[in-house]
Amino acid sequence: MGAMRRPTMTDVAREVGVTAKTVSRVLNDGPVAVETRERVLAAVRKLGYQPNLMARNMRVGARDAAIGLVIPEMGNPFFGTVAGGVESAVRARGLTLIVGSSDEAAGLEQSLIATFLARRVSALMVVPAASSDHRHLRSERVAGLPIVFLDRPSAGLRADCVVSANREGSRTGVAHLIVHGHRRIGFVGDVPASLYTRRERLQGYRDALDGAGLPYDRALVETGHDVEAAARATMRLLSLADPPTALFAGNNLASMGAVVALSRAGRKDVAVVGFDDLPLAEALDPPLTVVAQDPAAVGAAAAEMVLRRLDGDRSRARRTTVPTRLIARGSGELPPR
Amino acid sequence: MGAMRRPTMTDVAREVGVTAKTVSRVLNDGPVAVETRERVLAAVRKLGYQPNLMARNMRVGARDAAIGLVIPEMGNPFFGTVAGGVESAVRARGLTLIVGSSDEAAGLEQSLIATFLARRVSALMVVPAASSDHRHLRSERVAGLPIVFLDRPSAGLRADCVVSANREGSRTGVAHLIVHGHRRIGFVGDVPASLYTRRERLQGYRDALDGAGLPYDRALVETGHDVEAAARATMRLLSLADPPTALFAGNNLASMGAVVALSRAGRKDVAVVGFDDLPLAEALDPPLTVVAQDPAAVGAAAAEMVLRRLDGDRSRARRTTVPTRLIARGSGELPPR
DNA sequence: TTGTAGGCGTTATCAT
DNA sequence: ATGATAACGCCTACAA
Repeated sequence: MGAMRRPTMTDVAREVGVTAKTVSRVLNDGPVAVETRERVLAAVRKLGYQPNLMARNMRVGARDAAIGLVIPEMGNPFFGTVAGGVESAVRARGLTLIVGSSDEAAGLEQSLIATFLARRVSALMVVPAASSDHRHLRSERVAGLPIVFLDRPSAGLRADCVVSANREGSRTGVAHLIVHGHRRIGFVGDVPASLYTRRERLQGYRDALDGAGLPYDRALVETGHDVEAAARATMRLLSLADPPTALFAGNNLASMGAVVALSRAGRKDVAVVGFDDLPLAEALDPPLTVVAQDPAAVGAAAAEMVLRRLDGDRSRARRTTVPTRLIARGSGELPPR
Repeated sequence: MGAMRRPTMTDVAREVGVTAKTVSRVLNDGPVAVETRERVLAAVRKLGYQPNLMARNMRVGARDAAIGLVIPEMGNPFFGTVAGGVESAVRARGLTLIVGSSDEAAGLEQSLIATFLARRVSALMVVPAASSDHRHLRSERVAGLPIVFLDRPSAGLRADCVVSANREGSRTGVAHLIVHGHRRIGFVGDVPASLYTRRERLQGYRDALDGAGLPYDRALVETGHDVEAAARATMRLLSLADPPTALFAGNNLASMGAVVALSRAGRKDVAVVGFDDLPLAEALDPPLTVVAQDPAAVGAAAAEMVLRRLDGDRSRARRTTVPTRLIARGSGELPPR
């Protein structure tokens, strides 16, 4: 008898002596006689019938009851938390989440998007890779597919997006250092320099300097794409002839790099403010002052935007900014040496 | 003119003057005349045709070219990295990844699994929630659906699983503390106590004590389900009449809790070894000694197991153990006070 | 090399 | 309240 076929709606119908459509009606709360409904449900249980969502989604012109999400990296808790925020919001609507990670590579991102489109997902959510371009999505937008960008805006496409208050948050964090007396403040930022979040946060850094009448010194701006690189960048800053007395780290990896470098160098006299909170921030010595983002809120806001679009909201593309919050813990309040 | 319909294979065929089947052959590298192929491809480009994967997956008896993955929490970098390991391995085979998070709740896990089954995923990968039961998956296993459990084994179902060397790793970490002179070692573990990883790691702790002829003192075993709870658990241990001189933390959250508590209490004289590495471990004071897991390897190994099963491997269920590695950084080498 | 017929499992439409 | 028929977009099997 071999592997037996999984029961279909027709099998259930035959068991009861009705038509597939009647079974369908039972399962979709259509108009069915009470007695018929019960017999159908009994047969469903007896046969262990499970509706086939693939087939259901195949109905005339219908889309897959799934949302495609592209993030740069799943292991990064920032993006993981964003994805978690998306998933719970989306599941509440009976949609499932399909994810892929682009590894920050535009080509991979595009092929993931192509796969999702081929699956006819109901909506697309993308954290764009650094150098990606989204003009190829124009026809999809025109056709009405909801597309929302997270954390970073799209390139070459007018579409909804949800971002953190990068520039404002960064300005606040640097101003905090200035208030505590610092006049030479190093910036350890993302790579590449063209990355949206890096540009915005650097701009916030400059805003703060401008606001205090301090000069912008290019020598104080360094770059590192991972923890080790950020640590090296930090060491370069500290070994300048006229070194900074404080550091502003432009993301979570840069913060870790700065903290690691200072720890290795045994320096506890350099003030630090990091962009994005870290789980162990409080346990550091001194505890790390940060400009905290709210990744779950970014994910949730983006998901809500998608759901509104799915509900028919055709208003023009909107940018949502999720506020940041300065959390003073000690490292940002150190006075200049 | 309204939203125009997306072009189908038939539209392309009509454009060229052939049959849909011929277009299908072109797209699947079937036998087609060179000249016909070129005309078809031209029409594909012209119309912007994209194959419909939903329909393709609907073929007789076919399954969705997707893998369903259930993890307890997306924001936890451990599980995020596991998922990343799965995703890259799986994508290399043209499969996409569908994820859901169970929030460590058996009910939610089961409903996610039901959704994935309804979608007819090609395989199921599950990090089981603490109190879940998988007997309901027996029929799927019998029917040949590849099912692999990660990080924790299944309950009530004989199936493949990939776990870390919890007991052995834990034994090694505690033995390390003993070698450095400690005789009273506290254990800060997961909750609930029935959780597989917690049980295994506690057993490793006891193995190490036994191996050194040290007594097992229940008063030294505490529990915390998140960072704050673990911090409180740590404080309880430190305020015992005969307090431990060293702590073994049973997971990453417990490690953070222990570190946070010691930092708040200003205690730098308590030795600590944590299970699972932390990004900032090196920047702590003292730097944190850990038993590192390899979450990406866990994910990759599980994915490879799934792929073998998809390739027809029908051998009996196998358990794969991914080794851990002790990384001595300082906190685990402190002598007893 | 290319075409025809049929079906996957479901739901919409129109009858009865 | 229920049934018959067709259709969604693709692929397999067989035929020409």
